[in-house]
Amino acid sequence: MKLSEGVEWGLHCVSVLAGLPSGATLPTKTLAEYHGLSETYLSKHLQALTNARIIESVPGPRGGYRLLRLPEEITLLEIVEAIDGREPLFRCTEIRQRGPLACEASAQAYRLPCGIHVAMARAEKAWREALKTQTLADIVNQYTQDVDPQQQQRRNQWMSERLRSAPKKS
Amino acid sequence: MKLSEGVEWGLHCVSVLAGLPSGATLPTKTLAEYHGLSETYLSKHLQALTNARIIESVPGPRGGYRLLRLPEEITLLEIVEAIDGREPLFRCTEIRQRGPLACEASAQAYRLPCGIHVAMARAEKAWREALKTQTLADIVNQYTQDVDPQQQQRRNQWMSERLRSAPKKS
DNA sequence: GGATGAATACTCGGATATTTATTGTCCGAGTCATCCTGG
DNA sequence: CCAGGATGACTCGGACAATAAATATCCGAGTATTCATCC
Repeated sequence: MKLSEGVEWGLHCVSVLAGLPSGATLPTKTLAEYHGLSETYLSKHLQALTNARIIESVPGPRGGYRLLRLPEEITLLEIVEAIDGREPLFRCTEIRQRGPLACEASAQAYRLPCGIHVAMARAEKAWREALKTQTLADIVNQYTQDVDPQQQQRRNQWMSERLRSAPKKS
Repeated sequence: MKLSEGVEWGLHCVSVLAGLPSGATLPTKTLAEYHGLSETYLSKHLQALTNARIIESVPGPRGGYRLLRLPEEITLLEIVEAIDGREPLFRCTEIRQRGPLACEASAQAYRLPCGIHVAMARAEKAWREALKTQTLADIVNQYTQDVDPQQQQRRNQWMSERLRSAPKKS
């Protein structure tokens, strides 16, 4: 099992968008070029982020994507779920109710949830909580601290040459 | 993304094996029949559990599978990893090093790990830790507490009619 | 010169192929139990 | 009646297809810009 690669793409893209001036947008083409990704496939994931109301799209020439909320208000869990889906990792199919003995069992024998299901859900909750407590702002701050300042400046320069200022708020 | 269904199958099967008398075995056929599963496909997963040294196989007639260790010494993480693989959920492909700016960047610009990779790994560790702190014995105990005693007895009866006593320890 | 209108280029959005991973199946190798034969 | 050996049936083990999901791509809908034309 593995997470979709789109999750990685999405996380990097929203991190870039978080670093832009307020209201500014970047088109798919620029985001794809910067990361060396397929433009058309990245578009699919940016759509998913748009549907999840994490980013918003500005159509037409000079259009693009920008964050819909502040980085502090966007958790990593939201981004992961937007791209990879909201369904649980472990899906209990109730195989305890499928054997030959299950047919004879009283109805109330299965009123309590499956213990295995509970145990797996517990671990999954820990994962989601860990993702929920980390926001996009944390990622950006870490980037600012860790990455070579010269490299940061190069990125800002490159981005500023390609970003589009927003005409107005939606 | 979803975990393999085989994880659910494996968890239920080892739970059943944990309830057997010491040394007794059950063949794939019985385990599959009890849960209403495909015998051949379940066999594949039991193989994986064998390779992970969680259960062991006894070949030949009157053969089958049995736990290789005590339930207290088998964590859920081991079972999950045995079937679903030990690779991480999130795989950082270092796309930060793939853009046009990355080529010009100094080598030491990427000495520190990718912040997104770190954040995702943190969540994943929480998931693994939660699985690691729960053992097979916990599952069995919960089952003993929750499930209708009459149903438990029916299961024990059904199993005792099909289990094979172990000739000797390996 | 300014305003209006149509044409245009660029953007996102969803529907459509291709590749990979998961799911499911089959047949062969090995082993213990059973049965038959001989002492 | 007991021991030995060959036979046979049952088990696991890994190699081989079918299905589902993820990956990658293409073309159409919509919009702000731009340019030409008219007033």
